[in-house]
Amino acid sequence: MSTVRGARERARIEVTAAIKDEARRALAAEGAAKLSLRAVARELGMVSSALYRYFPSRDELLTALIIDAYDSVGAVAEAADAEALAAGAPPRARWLAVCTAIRGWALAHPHEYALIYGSPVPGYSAPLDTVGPASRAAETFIGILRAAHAGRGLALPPLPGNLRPEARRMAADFDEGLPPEVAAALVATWAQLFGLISFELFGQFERVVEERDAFFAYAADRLGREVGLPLV
Amino acid sequence: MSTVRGARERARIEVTAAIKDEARRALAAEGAAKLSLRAVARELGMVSSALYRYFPSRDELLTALIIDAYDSVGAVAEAADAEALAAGAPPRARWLAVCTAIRGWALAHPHEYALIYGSPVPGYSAPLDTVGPASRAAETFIGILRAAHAGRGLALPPLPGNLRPEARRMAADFDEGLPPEVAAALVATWAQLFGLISFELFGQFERVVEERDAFFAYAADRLGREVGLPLV
DNA sequence: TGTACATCAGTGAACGCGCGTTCACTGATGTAC
DNA sequence: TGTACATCAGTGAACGCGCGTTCACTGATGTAC
Repeated sequence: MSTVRGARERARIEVTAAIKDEARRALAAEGAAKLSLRAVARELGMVSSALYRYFPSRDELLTALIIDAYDSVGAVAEAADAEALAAGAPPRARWLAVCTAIRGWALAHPHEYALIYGSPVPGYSAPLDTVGPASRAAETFIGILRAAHAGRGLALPPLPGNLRPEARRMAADFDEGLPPEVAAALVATWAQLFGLISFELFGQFERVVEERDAFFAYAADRLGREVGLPLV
Repeated sequence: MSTVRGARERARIEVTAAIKDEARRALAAEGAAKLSLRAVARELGMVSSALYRYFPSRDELLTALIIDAYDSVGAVAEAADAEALAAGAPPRARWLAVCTAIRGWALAHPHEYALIYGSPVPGYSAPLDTVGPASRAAETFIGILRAAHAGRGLALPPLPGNLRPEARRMAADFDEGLPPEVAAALVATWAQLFGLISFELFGQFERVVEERDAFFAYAADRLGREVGLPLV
């Protein structure tokens, strides 16, 4: 009964997907601030008011796109790590593979990237539903560091005293298994990784960095060292 | 003649400044995508068409704001470094002072920050006039590194082979005086610094980092090490 | 199985809104002789 | 110094545009008896 769906239910699922696909296309063309329900409807050959059967407002559509984007980059990160792991890669190589995969996703979906990691969309405030999906990609890094820590360990210098309680809290939020130094280093490194990607994507590397791939590999490898991962 | 200006010229300068100030206020309230000439004019008690005597289009006004923002953060960085230098601070402390100053500026002017370091404004493409001011803050870091290099030197591991020509080019672009390893490390670190600031400003640290000041100090200090600056 | 009713997707018109930009104009300020 | 003319800031109306959202409606699909 719940598997064999009626025509209506199947149609609803399909149309919902079509709306999100078209919205993603519009996003890619114009950016989130200019994403308009009317344009999406027009492109789908619907009347704008019909969209309200699927999304109660423009903001809800944006939220759906945001959640999908987080899930999309998270899935890419997980797949890259799974592949590296299957190939027997050591933690540092898994780290690099995931960084590269995330950058690849960002270059392939620049506006979706901007939607989740760029400046907030004016007038829109993300609801709590986005918190879970947002951490999915980060979980991949946590897994890599946990494996490395369980193996030969991660050597990091001690934290400044005033950061120790905060770092312990972070480590606890990451489901235990990581020492506080690693947790703090991961959060910092995580932010820094997106600094590299954002600068490339948002044009700050124009006339500064030419060999983007080589430069990113160099920088991401340095980040792996920063987080305590030993060289192979 | 060029110093003693006529009433008309002085008025023009004042009104231009008032328009930019009001535009900055609107920016702070709504973000760049929603910045509207009409709203600015309304707030100034002018009619919208009057703004065209001062800026030929909305984009030109945006460009002026972008250049001012780059100059503003550049001036803040320079002032922080000058102060640290006057107090006899070693390079690593100057580095930290400038990082902290840039973050402080960003927290105080979040929408101006987003305008220059966030996702590009849809439909707007920055003209070349913005390139010069954009590098002003970075020049401060170059100065610090040059001083450190001239002093006891900067120890950095060698670059991967495929990045050496690129790094040499970067070093040349920075007016010489810095070895290629340092140039490459600075560019990476520069991007990473803005990753930290953007994540804090754009809400990615919500529910993750609580002690923002301490965390930033920790991360910025790590960046100083990354770029080869010795501890005091 | 057939029929009466409920559910729901999609329509089309309308609401009130704000936007960037153009244009002919008025009237004050500056300039040349 | 006084006058005729040029320059320029600011006005007000208008252009054409697109937006999000509401609402009463039609007609097709699903459901209960």
